[in-house]
Amino acid sequence: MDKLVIIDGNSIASRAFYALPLLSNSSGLHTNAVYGFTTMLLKLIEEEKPTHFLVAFDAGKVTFRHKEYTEYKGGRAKTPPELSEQFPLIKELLKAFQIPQFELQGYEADDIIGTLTRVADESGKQVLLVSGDKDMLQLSSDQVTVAITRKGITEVERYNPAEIMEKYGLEPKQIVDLKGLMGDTSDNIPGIPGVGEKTALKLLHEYGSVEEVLAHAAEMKGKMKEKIEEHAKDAMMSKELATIFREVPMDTDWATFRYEGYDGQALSSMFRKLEFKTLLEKMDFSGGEADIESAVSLDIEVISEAGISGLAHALGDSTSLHIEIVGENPHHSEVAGVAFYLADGDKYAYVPFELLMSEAGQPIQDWLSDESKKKQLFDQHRAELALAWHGVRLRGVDFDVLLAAYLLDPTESTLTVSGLAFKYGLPGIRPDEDVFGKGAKFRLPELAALSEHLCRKADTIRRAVPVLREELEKGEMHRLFYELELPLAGVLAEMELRGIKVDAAGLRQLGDEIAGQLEGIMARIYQLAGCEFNINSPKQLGEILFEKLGLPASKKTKTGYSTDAEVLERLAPYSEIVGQILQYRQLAKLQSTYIEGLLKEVRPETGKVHTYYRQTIAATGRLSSQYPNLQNIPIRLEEGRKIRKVFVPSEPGWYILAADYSQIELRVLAHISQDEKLKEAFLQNMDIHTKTAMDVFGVQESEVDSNMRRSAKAVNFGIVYGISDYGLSQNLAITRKEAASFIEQYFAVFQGVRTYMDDIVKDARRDGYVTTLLQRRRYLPEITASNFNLRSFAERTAMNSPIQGSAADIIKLAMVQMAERLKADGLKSRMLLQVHDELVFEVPEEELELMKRIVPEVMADALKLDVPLQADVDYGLTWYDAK
DNA sequence: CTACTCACG
DNA sequence: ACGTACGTGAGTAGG
Repeated sequence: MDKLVIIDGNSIASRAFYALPLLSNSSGLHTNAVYGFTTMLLKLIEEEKPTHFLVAFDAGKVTFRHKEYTEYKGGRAKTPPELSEQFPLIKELLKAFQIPQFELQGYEADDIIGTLTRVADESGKQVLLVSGDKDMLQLSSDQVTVAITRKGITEVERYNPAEIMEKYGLEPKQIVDLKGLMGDTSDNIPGIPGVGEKTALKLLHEYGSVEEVLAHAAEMKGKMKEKIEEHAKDAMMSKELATIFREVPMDTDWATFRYEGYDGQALSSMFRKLEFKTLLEKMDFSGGEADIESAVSLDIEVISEAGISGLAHALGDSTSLHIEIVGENPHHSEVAGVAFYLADGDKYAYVPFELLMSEAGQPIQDWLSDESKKKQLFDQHRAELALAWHGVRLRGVDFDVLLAAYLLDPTESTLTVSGLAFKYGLPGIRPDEDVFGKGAKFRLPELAALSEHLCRKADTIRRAVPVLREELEKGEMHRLFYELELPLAGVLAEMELRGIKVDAAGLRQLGDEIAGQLEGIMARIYQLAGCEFNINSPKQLGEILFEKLGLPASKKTKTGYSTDAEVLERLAPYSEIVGQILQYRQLAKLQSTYIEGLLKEVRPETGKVHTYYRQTIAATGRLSSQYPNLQNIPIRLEEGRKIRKVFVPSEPGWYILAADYSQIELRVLAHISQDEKLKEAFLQNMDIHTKTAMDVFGVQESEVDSNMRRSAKAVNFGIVYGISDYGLSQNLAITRKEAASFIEQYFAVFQGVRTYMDDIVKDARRDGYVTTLLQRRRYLPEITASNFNLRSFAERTAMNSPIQGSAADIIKLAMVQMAERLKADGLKSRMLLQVHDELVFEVPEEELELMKRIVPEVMADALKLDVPLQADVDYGLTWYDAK
């Protein structure tokens, strides 16, 4: 059975454009609409398997509709340039897909589509029509299914006449009557003012068409009658404008639209140009792959037991290598093998891991552990952890390609060897997913393929080093790399390998108590609801609360009612069940994430958890923590805070010591902005929120009440986040106007902060990026977007990133310095955790006094600012007590 | 695999 | 007018 898929090209392109963030490739070309279009095409090809295909475009600015109504599509914002520049790309893309495209001067895509669907109706052929425009519903028939995009772009809703009847109670041909009555602001079609969808539907259900509605206007009364009589002509014209013309003089021979599949070669080169990396990695361009590695041929030797003795010598004093770690969590990962570059002979040596670990491999193990043998590799941190668990220490890394690439663009989502090869113009290399498969299908290939792939990675790393080193220099991130991030990788590995002791028995006991409380709460919830249901399911919970119990629904999510804490707190006065659910949520979170989740991560042999700090994830330069995440252990509510009691020292008689920066972000802001008032506040070491309240409200310290301080605190948070009146109003539950006036008062006092905020946004617009105190960079391509939301987001990010990122720079500096200090002074104390503005140590009793002194000192002196940095320290038998 | 919710700074 | 506070990770549901 033939099946023709028709795409309304302009409509889908603009849908994609507005649905996706404004992506751009490295040469500044915007690609989001092309990307959305591509995913739509791929989905349709896979799911619909069309035998025929066509994309129709509008052509020219003036169509016959303008002749009838000059205002047609007037008032519509003109297409933003970021979108128009993508149309040629889409057309090129369609060529690579080998999908026929069609446009005709003086006609819109609608008319072309209308004509083709008429032919389909007449000849009984099946058509799927994809558009973002509901007007298309008028073309629906038994032959023609109309798919309208819903939120996002790849999700569509399909309509045949039956669905239209069900949803609107109308025949497809009545869709034009609907629009005739209600109009369409986006096309500047007037309709009848005051008649919206509801009224229009009511009228049509009664009278059937615009003509009949007008004919019966006399029977109506009041305002409605007046409006209809007054705008009868508009309604008729609107209907006419909405009617799709179905007699375009064009070739309607089905054979013209035959679809035979895409040109893999052309498509993969198109994706390369557009930098659609995930698609490149995901798709099978059968035939397109051959060229990827053929460019470079490598001289590879797979080392055997007999050959390994000479290898250590051949490695020399410095070389590139790749250590392949298999698994997400490097604390329990296998190592597949190691590939080395041998400068002498310009060749590669692959050592299987079993051989490396055997007695014969000892010289190579020693080479890896030799600080004086310099190594360039990809992801020192991960390799160091994985090797350490197998008893091999990795030392002497003097360049890490991953870390360098992260600094060069911390928002880069595909930091992989193949991705870097691509990005930096090095010879192509197959993505890991291609070689290994992914998820459940992950398999190490046989030796020949494995050794080749890993040697190619080593080759890419070798070639990348000078390129990235130069880029770092250009960006003035040399010192940031060599003096901060690279040493930090080693410091982190040390902390993570050490791990932190967890009192598993205490955790279980806490779990039992929570389980008991949960049981009681669940019973009460079921009783109040009058039935049992899954409280964890927002869908079921929404049905119970808003349908069964009839509570007033406020917020909506994409898929239904919102039941988040903010909504529930507003509902609390209406029913006891709401409070019970909030209580349930709190305890269930503790139970699943912090009791059960944490217990799963405790090593039974040692009773410790070993988190993995990710150094190349966060766009601002912060660390993140996984397996388990130890950066979000509860503290705000007492029930959760108790979890901290199970984090204990690993040796008897030791203590947990924690030190945290006081207001580091606002101090950083004071320094960067050089705002006199803000600097003064910190130089006088005042409570910053109280001081802010005094200045903003113009009162004495003694007159600042708790409410004023709370507001001032929220404003300070807002300032750090990149303030907006809306955000502040949400946070303080006040009106936007009030929030705006708060902000205005704040800026009137802290004028230097206002200047900073204005300047940083200008700088970002001029340079395309912002930087931290240590020259860490973040690119903000969307700062010039014409879309208000995208641009505003980029502007707030421009304000926030230098602050959050500089604070991250500072604590990282403190960590490196602290690690050096502990070593230099021969202390037994160990650094265990970092939580953004806090460092946690375990300390033997005899070092307590010393550590209480030096930790805050090192933290405060990590970087000299124009305001003092301050760190507060405390200690106790558990993390809970070190508050 | 995505959406929702919620834990932290 | 537009409608979001900045940065993360994890667990559960449900397609």
